[in-house]
Amino acid sequence: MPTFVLQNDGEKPPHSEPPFLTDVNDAQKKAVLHTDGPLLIIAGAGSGKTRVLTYRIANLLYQKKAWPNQILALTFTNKAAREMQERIVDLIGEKANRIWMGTFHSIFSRILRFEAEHLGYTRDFSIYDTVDTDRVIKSILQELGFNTREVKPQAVRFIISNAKNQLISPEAFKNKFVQSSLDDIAAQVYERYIARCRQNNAMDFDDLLIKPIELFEHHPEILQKYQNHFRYILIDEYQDTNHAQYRATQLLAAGHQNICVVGDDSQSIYSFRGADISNILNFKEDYPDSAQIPLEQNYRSTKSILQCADSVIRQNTSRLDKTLWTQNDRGEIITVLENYDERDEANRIVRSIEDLKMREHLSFRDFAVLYRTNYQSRVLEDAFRRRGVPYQLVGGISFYQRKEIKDVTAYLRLLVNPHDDESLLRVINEPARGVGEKTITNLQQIARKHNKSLWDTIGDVESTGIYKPAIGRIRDFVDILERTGKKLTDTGLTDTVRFLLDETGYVKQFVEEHSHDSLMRRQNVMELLNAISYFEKSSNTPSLSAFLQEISLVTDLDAHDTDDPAVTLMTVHGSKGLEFPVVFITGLEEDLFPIGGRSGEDVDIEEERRLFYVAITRAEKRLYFSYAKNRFRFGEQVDMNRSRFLDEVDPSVVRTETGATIRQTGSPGMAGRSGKSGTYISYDQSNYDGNAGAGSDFHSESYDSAAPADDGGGMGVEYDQNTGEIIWRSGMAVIHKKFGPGKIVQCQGQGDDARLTVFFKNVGQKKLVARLAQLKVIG
DNA sequence: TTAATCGTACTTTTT
DNA sequence: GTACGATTAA
Repeated sequence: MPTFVLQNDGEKPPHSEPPFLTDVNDAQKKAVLHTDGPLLIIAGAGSGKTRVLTYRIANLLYQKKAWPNQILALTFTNKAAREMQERIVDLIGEKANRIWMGTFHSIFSRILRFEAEHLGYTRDFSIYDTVDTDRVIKSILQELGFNTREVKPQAVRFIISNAKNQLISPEAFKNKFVQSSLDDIAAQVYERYIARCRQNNAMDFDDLLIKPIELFEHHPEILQKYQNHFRYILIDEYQDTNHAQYRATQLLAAGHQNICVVGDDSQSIYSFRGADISNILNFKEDYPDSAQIPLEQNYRSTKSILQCADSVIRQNTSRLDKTLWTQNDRGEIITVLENYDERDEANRIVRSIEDLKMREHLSFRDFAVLYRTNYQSRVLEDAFRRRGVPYQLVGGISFYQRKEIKDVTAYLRLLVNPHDDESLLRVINEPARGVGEKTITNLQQIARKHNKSLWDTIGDVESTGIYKPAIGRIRDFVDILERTGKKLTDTGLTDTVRFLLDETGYVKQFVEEHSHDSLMRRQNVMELLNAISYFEKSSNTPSLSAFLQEISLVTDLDAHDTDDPAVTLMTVHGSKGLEFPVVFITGLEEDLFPIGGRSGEDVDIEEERRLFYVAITRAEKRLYFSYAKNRFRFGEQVDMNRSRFLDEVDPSVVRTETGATIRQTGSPGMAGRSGKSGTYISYDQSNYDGNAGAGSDFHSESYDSAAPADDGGGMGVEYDQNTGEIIWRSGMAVIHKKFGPGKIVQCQGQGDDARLTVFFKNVGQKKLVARLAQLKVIG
């Protein structure tokens, strides 16, 4: 049970400001010192969000508003949680380790362990990742007689996962949400899938978010316990919360109402996982008494980089109003690298890095190469290896998703949770011991008939009447596990696992086979053994079940080592929250970034644009865009068109390597056609001289004055040469008599007849006809 | 009934 | 490149 400590009501909180509050600006300070009541912090990229969050928690403790373990801080990655925790420890000492700080999944699974019995689970439940889930779904599909080549388990998983995150039950889904034949199939699978998980005493990633809601709604007394306990709740990256996360935290916060959420709608990049932007957009409605503090000063990037980022993101229509600015230098111009193909691209990048490192006395750790899809990493790795430049690949196929690791952990899961049929199926013939497909289906049928788990069924294989030669082999399997289980109670964790590996001959199969592949696999298993050994020594609860829980929720992203003097290679998604002096964004091609929709599915171009925005804003000093004209895809060379995003970028801050500007022929707001036709590179060799406002603080409102066709001096308003009508542009700052200052988000037509969508600081977004609105252009 | 070999379709992002 | 499935040999 968690320790529930009463608040220290008697003690008087200190009235002075905390001593650590020296290096913050006014907005940050306001956010830190705000303690009670709901608070929304809109934190633009690089605006010192983590600092505010850590100071805010430290202040709550300093002001004696709560004990450390009465604070709940939720993040999306373990790494973010760990970093924040470390920083708070630096501020207020070791007691910060008692804060409930972690990812939604890890914190909720912790609560679920405590309360498992209330949900009909035991505290040793297994956690299924997507690989496990796909296997379960596949087997259900096969049972239902579907061809799993035509009906892809992943597609079904996707539909089910969406339904779960929307808190739609199988019954409700069947009645209301079936719109296609695939939906119909998913509806059939959904119910069985839930039943199967329950029988296996297993929860998938979605369950970790949903089950707490079920728990709270069915057991008000338990909800109340947690409501009372968590006096302050903080949520990072609120724009990425899905409906389930929203609902769960809403329930928890309902008591004290001390909920502080931090987010940036411009960085919402997880809608494919059910993230719902409206959670952050509607925070004000959910909590009418909430305060709202925007953090708009950027401390990370140069003016050029920020200008570039803003020129991209303002092409999106739906966003909260905010204006990022910085006092940093204008910095270097952004460089576009055009390449023949992906190998050319990779080599060019590696050479640029070596070059820049020498010239600017940088370390390899100052560089990051970002890409849209994981498979792009392969060519890059090749190039880095060939030139001997150290690199660190982050993400990709997670260590814990590798086949050999999943096999070993399936054995371990089975020890802790014998009713986990999925894990049993995974290893009953691994390594091959003569228990094949036929035997397994027979066993499953028998188990179903007696309504028993597979483990219970094979406990008495002799009486099952299955294929005779298999009986002895299964007996061996059961024996090994039973002896391993005994070993676990007698000796330590590491020894037990070593014993298991010996008995099963799992490692031996790799030793005997002398391929490169098997060597790698063996090394990976040894790596796992190391991890177990380390866990056993360092954890204060060194149980097998604790270890399994921990590894099921870590990702390779968490392994990113910022001290390692190596270039970081990762996806744009993985880079969120990080910063690097030099960033390369690669593969800027149509159908890659922005990604192309697969078979009929349409892509959310605004989300892709936000993704591009996230990538740009990772850069501190220098930024490179690169694309290839040809790329090897699906086993063949394909002609690629450069990304439309390159056409949307403010041309005044970007140059090709030769110093040419990149320009677009269409109007800036009209992106959408594929790249090549609408663009050209003009080879004017004029040096980059910044724009008219260079030297003054950079504001996004001044962007359009830097547009190529402009004189650069005046108000930046353009008029049609024939009619003399004003040409409206998105991004223009205007003033309305009634609504006050605002910014044009979208425009259609010119002159008085134009229809404009304007975002006003005070009243929000409005649609106007120019003639009636009487807008005054201010920049 | 099981194991090994060969051929084929597919690559978005992650807790 | 690779991870499945189908096909074949034992």
